[in-house]
Amino acid sequence: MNREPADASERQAEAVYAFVRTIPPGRVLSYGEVGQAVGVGARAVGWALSFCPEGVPWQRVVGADGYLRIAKRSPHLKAVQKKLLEDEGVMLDDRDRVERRFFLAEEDGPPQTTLGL
DNA sequence: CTAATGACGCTAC
DNA sequence: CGTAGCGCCATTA
Repeated sequence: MNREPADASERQAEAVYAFVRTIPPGRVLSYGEVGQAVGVGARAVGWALSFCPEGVPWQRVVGADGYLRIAKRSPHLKAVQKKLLEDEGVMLDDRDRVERRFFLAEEDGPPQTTLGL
């Protein structure tokens, strides 16, 4: 499970964590976006997040299409991620995928319920 | 070094 | 919308 990365890659993993920590609540990013930001492949991002430490909002990282790619490997974590996202105000459709407007890269911000839900 | 796998991404069918 | 193929970075056999 928890693969311990080589010293060199560990440094990259930290870069991923640092970037993920900058993701504001109610917003999400795709593995590809994060990878492009830190300069690593999308797969490397998922790999790094596979052993991410506490304090890292890994739930804010979803597939480029909005799907929770983790669901395939860990349905349990998928439920956790969905729960955490919804708790931050991110809404998912019936297919358990985050809507495009919740992506940080999208100019159009979140619906801003403002209703306090 | 090559092959296979993984919280990926995109294109093609 | 679904699956399949190739490319991608990093790890492991």
